[in-house]
Amino acid sequence: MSQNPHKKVASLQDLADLAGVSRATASRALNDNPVISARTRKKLKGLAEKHGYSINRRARDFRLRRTSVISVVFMLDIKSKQHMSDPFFLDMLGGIADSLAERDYDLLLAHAPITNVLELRDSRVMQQSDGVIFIGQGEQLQQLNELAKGENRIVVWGFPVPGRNYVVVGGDNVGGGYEATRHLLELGRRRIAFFGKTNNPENAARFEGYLKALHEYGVDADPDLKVDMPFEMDRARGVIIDVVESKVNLDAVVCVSDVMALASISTFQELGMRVPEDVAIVGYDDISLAAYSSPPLTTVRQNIRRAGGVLVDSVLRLINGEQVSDTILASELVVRKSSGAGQVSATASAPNRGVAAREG
Amino acid sequence: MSQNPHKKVASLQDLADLAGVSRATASRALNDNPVISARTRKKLKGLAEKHGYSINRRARDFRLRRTSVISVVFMLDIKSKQHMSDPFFLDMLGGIADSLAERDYDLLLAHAPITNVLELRDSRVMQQSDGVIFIGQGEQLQQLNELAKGENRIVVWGFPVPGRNYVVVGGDNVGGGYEATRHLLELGRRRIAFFGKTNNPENAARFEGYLKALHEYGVDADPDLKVDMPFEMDRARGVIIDVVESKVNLDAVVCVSDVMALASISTFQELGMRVPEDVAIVGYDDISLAAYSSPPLTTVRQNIRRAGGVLVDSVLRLINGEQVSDTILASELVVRKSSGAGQVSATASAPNRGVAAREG
DNA sequence: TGAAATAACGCAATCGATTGCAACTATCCG
DNA sequence: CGGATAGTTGCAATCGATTGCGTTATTTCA
Repeated sequence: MSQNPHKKVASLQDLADLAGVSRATASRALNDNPVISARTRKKLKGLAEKHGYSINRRARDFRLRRTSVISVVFMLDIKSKQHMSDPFFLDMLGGIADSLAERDYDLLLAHAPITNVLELRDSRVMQQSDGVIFIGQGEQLQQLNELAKGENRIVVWGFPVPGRNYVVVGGDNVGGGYEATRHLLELGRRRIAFFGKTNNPENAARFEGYLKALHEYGVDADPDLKVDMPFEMDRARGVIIDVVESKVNLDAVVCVSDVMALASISTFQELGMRVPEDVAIVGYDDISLAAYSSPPLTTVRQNIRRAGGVLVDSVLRLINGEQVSDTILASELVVRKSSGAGQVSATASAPNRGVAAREG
Repeated sequence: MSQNPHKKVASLQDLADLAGVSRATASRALNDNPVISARTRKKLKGLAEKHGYSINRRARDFRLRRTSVISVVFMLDIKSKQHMSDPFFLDMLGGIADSLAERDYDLLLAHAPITNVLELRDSRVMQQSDGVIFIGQGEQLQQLNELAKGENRIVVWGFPVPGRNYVVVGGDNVGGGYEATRHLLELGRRRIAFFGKTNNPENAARFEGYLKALHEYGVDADPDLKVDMPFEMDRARGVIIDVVESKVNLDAVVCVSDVMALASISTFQELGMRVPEDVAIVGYDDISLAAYSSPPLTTVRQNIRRAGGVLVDSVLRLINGEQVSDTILASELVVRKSSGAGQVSATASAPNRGVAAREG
């Protein structure tokens, strides 16, 4: 029967005919409607299984006036398109995609740079999906909030700014910034710079943690050490060079992303400074490359995949009419030392040096 | 009228009523059916515009028995899940997503490790989409080919192996491998290793280019220099260490990916070897970090975003019943020197050192 | 035993678009 | 001026599922 995978279709009607019942009964049986007798239900489920019947989701969605689609929007900075190639995004996307698949939802991806979020209102992102996940608030807090007004199906990965009309899932940015800074302070550093864009709420929160740590250790914050660093690496390089050339005295840096940290490392090295001897650097995200840079990068790890799951959970509950509150996910400092590239002190994952296959 | 964006809906029927015509006429008018008079058409389009009518794609797709969805499947190696965080994938995905959006198609993402591609046959990937794009053939050439048999809506990013039942879009792997190797030969290197998994057709093709270059320069290929390198960085590190410890004499390496190359650089450095003095390394892909590693990485660039566009174009033409042939996209060598991190000889993009914003 | 209550299922409308075919209206020609 | 022709538009079926309500079969209880 199910020889030809493209013929086996069997619409619900076919299945009903097969069972000698009506289409309505078949539908209810498969949906576990209690009004259908156990016998009939079992029979229909059996037949469905046997003949490889799978529901036509388009038809169901159509009838139910829903889409079974969740949009995912990457809020990139307009100028730095490169930004998205940060592996962070991919991990996040992967986590979301998996969770969505589990829940039988499709994923609509929007990542083209968006000049004004409000333009999304008439786009497929909003119109043809049941819910929307924004990755980052970008620099359009106002507009995003305006867009979310009245809607009740929007979840944002980022920082819970006051007065928002959407649900937020985010990392513990204050804590992360604090831990990163504290680590450097513990190492004896006192001239610690902060590289990031603090007009971004997440970065601002990390900066807050940075200040908190400094304060705790009795170190005064020097405005010169707060550097507004573009996400785009080309430009970031230029800024770093300027900082160094302007003779700002610094012996450590807290970066808001690993990509920025890695770029910083190589830039400092180019400029003749030793890392970490002359300047110690801490990143953020723990992208896979972080463990394998030279020197290996100490960084703040966010459980990105888990975050994806929470995001999905939140939107789905939201569109289901449930009450959903914000979530802050813990982050942890991953300390790496030059002597053991690839080793992660915070976890037990030892590098596998087992049988090294080699052919020739 | 279109005050409330959630009320303005106006089904086709509403629009027809507004214009005083039938639903059928409205449909035809909006679809530029020539059987409708220019006047009527203009009128309806005007009304549609004015009242913000947008078609219900679900309904249309349902009626037309299509899904307007293209699945994208990442063929990862089962063991190395990390593999996907290679920025290469994200760039590719971005290119595909953009092209798909332009053509009014949705994207269904499948990236969970797939034990056996044939299992996809009954999954949403195949059942609920009009076409499928596979990124990489993975190690399941046979099964993939079996899956593609009879289908005529599958496009694969990879290498055109003989006897395939699908359309292939790929980079010029032989050429890329050749250029990379030639570059090292030109630098005077003679003990050039190849790091990659040659049971992967793309890698095998690059290896072929590698051999071709060696041959051209009268250098004998040493089996010891062909290293079967896992994609997973933990394990790759172990293998590199083994190679070095086994005293294999080498002064350069051609890597099949930038991520592998970057990991190699830091591993070699950890082992006390200087890069590129003792061992020169060439990568593949030109991920954005390549320009900012230390030393900056010479690599083979594939136009990934363009590739995404070609992939989309190919599937859409395929499901449109057109004849589609394979595409091989040119790749280019991007040479970077230690002295000019961030500078790309092959392009004109100079690092922007302009106004370095800094706030305090 | 007969009527009421309950259980199980079927009828038919519905979601919003597309499309073959019929119907209607001008226009045109002999 | 009648009828053919071409140009426009409408009718109604259709895609595959869900669901309110009516109908039939079965059980319950006075």
